Amino acid sequence: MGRPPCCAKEGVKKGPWTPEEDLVLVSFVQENGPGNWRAVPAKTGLMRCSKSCRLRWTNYLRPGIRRGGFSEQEDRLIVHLQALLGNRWAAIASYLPDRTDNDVKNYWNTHLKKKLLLLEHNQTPSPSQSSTKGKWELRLQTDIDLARRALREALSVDRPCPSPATTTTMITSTAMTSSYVLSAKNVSMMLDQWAPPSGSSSSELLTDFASHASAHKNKDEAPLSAIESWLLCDDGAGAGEQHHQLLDAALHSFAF
DNA sequence: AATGCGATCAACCGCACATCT
DNA sequence: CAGATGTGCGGTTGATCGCAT
Repeated sequence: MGRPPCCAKEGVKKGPWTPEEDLVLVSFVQENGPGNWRAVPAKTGLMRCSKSCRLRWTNYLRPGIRRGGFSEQEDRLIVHLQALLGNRWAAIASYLPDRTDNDVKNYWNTHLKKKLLLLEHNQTPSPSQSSTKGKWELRLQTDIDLARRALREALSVDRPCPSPATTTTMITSTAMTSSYVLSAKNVSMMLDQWAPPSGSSSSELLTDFASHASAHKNKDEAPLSAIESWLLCDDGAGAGEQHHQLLDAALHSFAF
C-alpha cells in the first residue's frame, strides 16, 4: 500500500499564491504558530494543500528571509560547500544565514553552475597543472591537517560551543546525542595521537585514521563518539565522503 | 508589432524519515 | 508493533519575463 497523498487533490488550488492567501496564512501562523499544517486549509478556508502552505511559509513568508542579491562571499561559500557536500541544499543553506534551501538551490542551478562551467572552460590546463597530482594530494593533506586541528578545537570540552546554528547542524547531521560531548575529550586525544603517514594519498590518510580510531575502540576508553562513525562509515561512499565530513567539520569550526 | 527563445524562480511532486496513535 | 500522519528534502516543472530577431 502506497503512502496516501497529503491532502485531497480535488478542489485544491495550485500555482502562484495571491497576496490575500499570503495574508490568511500569515494570520494563521501568527495565531497558532508554525506547524500543524494539515489544519491550515480546514481552519482558514484556504484551498491549498497543507504541504503547499508549509512551503510558502518556510520559503517566503517566514520573517527574516533574505532573497536574491547573493554577495560574492556567499557565491564562494556556496560553491565550496557544494563541492564539499554535494547537492545537500538544506545543509548548505544552514551555513548561510537567512537563506532558504530552495533559494540556494535555484541560485546554484541558474547562476553558479554556469559560472563554474565557464571558469573551467577558460582554464586550459597548463603542462605543470596537468602533472600536479602531487600538488593536489598535498593540498588534500593540508585540508586534512586543517580538519584535524579544527576537530580537535571543536571537540575540546573546554572550548566554548560554536554558534547555535553550527552546533545544530553538526548534531543533526551526525545524529549525535549528549554522549557526543562526553566522549569529545577522547576523540580530541585520539586526534592528537594520530601521526599521519608521510607521502600517503588522501584516501590512505583517511584509511589510516580510520584504523587508528578503530584501534582505540577496543581499549578501555569511553565509547567513541559520532566522529568515529563518520570515519568508519561504511556507506559505500568511501574516503571521499569521509574527507568531506572532515572538511565539513573544519569549515564549521573556522567559520570559513 | 509579433514571435521565438533562453533565463529565472516559485511551486509542485515524490520519496524518506520521524513522530503519533 | 504497525499503520497513519507530519515534516524535510532534493529534483523537476511550468509560468513569466526580457531580449533578440
